[in-house]
Amino acid sequence: MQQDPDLIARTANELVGDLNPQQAEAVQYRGPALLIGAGAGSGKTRVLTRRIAYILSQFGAWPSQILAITFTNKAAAEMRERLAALIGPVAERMWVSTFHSACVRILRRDGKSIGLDSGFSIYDTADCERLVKLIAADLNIDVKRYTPRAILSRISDYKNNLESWQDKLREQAPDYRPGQRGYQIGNPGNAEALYAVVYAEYQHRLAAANAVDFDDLIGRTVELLRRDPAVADYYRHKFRYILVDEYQDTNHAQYVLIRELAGVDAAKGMPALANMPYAGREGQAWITVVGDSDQSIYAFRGADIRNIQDFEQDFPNAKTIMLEQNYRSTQTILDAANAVIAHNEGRKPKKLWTALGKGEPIVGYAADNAQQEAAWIAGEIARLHGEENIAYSDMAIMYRANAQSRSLEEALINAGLPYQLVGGTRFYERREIKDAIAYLQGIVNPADDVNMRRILNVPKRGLGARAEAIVAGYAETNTIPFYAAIERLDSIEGVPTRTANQLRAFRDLMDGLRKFAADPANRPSDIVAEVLSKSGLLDELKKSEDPQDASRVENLSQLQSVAAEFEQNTPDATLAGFLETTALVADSDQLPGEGEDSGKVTLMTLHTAKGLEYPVVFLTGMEQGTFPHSRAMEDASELSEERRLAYVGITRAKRRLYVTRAAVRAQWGQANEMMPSQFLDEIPDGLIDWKRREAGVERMRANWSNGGFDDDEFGGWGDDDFGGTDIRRFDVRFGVARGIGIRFRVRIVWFDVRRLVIRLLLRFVRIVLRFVVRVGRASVRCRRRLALAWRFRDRLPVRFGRSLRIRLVIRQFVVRVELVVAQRTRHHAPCRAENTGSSSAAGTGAPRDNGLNIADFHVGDRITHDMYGLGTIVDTLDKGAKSVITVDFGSAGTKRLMLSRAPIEKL
DNA sequence: GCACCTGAAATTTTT
DNA sequence: TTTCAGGTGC
Repeated sequence: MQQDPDLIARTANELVGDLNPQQAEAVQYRGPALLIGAGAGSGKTRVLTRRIAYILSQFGAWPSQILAITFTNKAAAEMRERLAALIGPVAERMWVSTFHSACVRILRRDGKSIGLDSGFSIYDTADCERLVKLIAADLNIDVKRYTPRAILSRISDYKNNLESWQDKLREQAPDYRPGQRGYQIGNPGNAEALYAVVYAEYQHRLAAANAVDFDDLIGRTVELLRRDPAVADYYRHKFRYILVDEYQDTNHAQYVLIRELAGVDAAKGMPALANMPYAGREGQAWITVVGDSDQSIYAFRGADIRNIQDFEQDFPNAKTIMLEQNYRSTQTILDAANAVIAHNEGRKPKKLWTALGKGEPIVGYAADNAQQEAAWIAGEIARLHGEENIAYSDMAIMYRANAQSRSLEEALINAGLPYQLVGGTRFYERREIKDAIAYLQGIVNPADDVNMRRILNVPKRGLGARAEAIVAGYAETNTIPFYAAIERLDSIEGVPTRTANQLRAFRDLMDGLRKFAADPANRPSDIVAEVLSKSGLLDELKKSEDPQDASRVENLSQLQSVAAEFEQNTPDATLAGFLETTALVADSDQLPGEGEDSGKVTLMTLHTAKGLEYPVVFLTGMEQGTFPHSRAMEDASELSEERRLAYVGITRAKRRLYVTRAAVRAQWGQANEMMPSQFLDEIPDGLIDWKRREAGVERMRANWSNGGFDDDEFGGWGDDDFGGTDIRRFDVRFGVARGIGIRFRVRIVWFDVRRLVIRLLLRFVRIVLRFVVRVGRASVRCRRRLALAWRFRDRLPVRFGRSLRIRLVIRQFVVRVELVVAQRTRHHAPCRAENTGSSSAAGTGAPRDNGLNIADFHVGDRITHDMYGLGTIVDTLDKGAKSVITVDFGSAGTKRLMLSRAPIEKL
């Protein structure tokens, strides 16, 4: 046994005593290759951590001999945490990480032998797209026909399958030399050749910039292991036990990586390994993979389900253990999941079971539209919280695509429920953050052309496309990096004086920053602060009048906090290390860890939800075209993947599952009728308790059909449709007017009208325009006009969010006016007084308590009032439900308002 | 070089 | 409905 003070040795009984027979067998199994087929909720993380502990304390392995791989940082962190609880602080010294960060670590250490300097940059999707665009421009590629995205996805496919650019070039375009200038693609119709050329050029430029993309992290590590026997030996010697979580989501490159690391093929000639009590120090490392082929939902990203299906053939002497007892959900939920997944063909039959009993039925709800669906869910959440005392953090709302989150968010805000949205636009993808990071990358890696070119004119310093082209041309002629060309500015000919001065200033700026960063006394957060102030990024945003920029400033300061936090958690924090963590974050990493109670309802996509569980789960948007997604409905294999996604979604629920759908869903402004999802039909009818089986529209439709009417006679269901009339479409736009703090952009999007009165309406439009534009200027008189406009809210479909829509109905004509209001920071779910649960009812006329809380209002706050417009609070009076605020509305006078009744909105 | 205007495209899912 | 990229005029 090892004598490691940081390791708590566990007895076999401690590790398997409380497990079921299959779990115990999996933990204790001795052999070179083990596949644990772990159904949803079967305790797989538990088995994995126990097995690691078992390997350490019973096989006598060193912690450093273990490599445990997961897909997300969060999963890795959680495993490390659980391990620490089980075996002590030694867990911190083990390699428990994602594929990507493990590879970064290997490449940083040993990448030199394949030409990667250890300070390499990691390009995210946006960076890669920029690079492809640059290449496309140089090669005269028609980006309408070949979008950078499509090219990138092809390149990604090549990489996931470990097809090298050299091979592709040899096959498709043997006359091309990467880096060659003035090359014209012979036949632009030859897509394969084009992809090959761009792929080669892309890799060439990545190499020149000392950069890699996400796929390269895996692919180049494989390359390293194959090309450098010394390196391969080192890692094969080091890692004697390799464990991989979510194995069904591995792609070919990851599969090969595991094989190479374990030395499976290198060990083939060696003496037989079977019946060894532990992995030993030579030969193939022992591999444990855990996965569930029914939860494979990343095929679109190259994951190859065959990796798990063929495991037994791929690895000699492989053993499979299936875990089918579920500890998470009720039998009803499992029955639904089993029934749905059974519709997939060609899978190994598997039936999850539980000892937890039948539980509550699944609840179904068919809404008229997305807003109503969301409102009903919000009402239900309020009810569950109020009546059944279920914590908000125990409830999650899931959907197929991020775009669906908006209506749900709005409903939760309206109902005053706290929520947290996971995913969507990520922090590190925000423009201002990317700009700041680009500076940091430029400091660490001056050869990084993509990031250098990004910041050349950010913030604006008079270095436009022209200047960039001059520098880029010089760099290309001399085959030096972009920034190196700037450093040699004086030898570039034909640079206008002004441009030269600006370039010099930029060079001095970057040099200064690099010197600052090089000083060991300056920590990453100091460097971030220095970059933000010296570059002018912060100043530009602070000066800006655009209210969105205010939140950008906040984001930048948050970046600094993140850096500071990084320093706290990392012993030798370097700037490069910080950049690495920012490059490899995932959506799910924002989720609170185990045991932390956020106190909020969680909203996320089904993909993000994988691996999580909640007592109450709402599966929303159960419609054909939404889920399964329209792009996946035709192809049988893609439909199977959608079904697996449904399986994942259903099995997230522990106690209660809700399935909801909307009969009409608007996608980019167009309302569409949606059929119920086929997955709903695949759930046995008896399991679902429908609170509302048919949407209102559908019921009406059914009635009319029964009465012998044809649907068409009633025209469409769009609310702006004048069935049968001659409809003309106009698009009148008006420019931007800057108000005080708020920017209005006004445009008449379209209006429908009978041909005869077009001219009349055009005149009307002009009036409307004048009216609204004045509002934009926010002169005193116009505040009242704005107030007038706001009064339409009650009668008309108006929505709050980034934009405010107002529809004016004048006699039988419809004119839609759109006011785009750039808001200040968006407040998520303000804390309001306790919710009665009645807020789900759709707008009924009677005035009722608006749920505003006096605690949220302070003297000096800005509000808007439906009647009086914008105003400033001059006094507040706390009298509980009868609180009164006094507001100065400028020329409209100063008013005292009953808070609970006033039609006001805080800004 | 920049600000503004206009048409067109976008929504699957992500390390 | 929103965002983006390319074109145009100052």
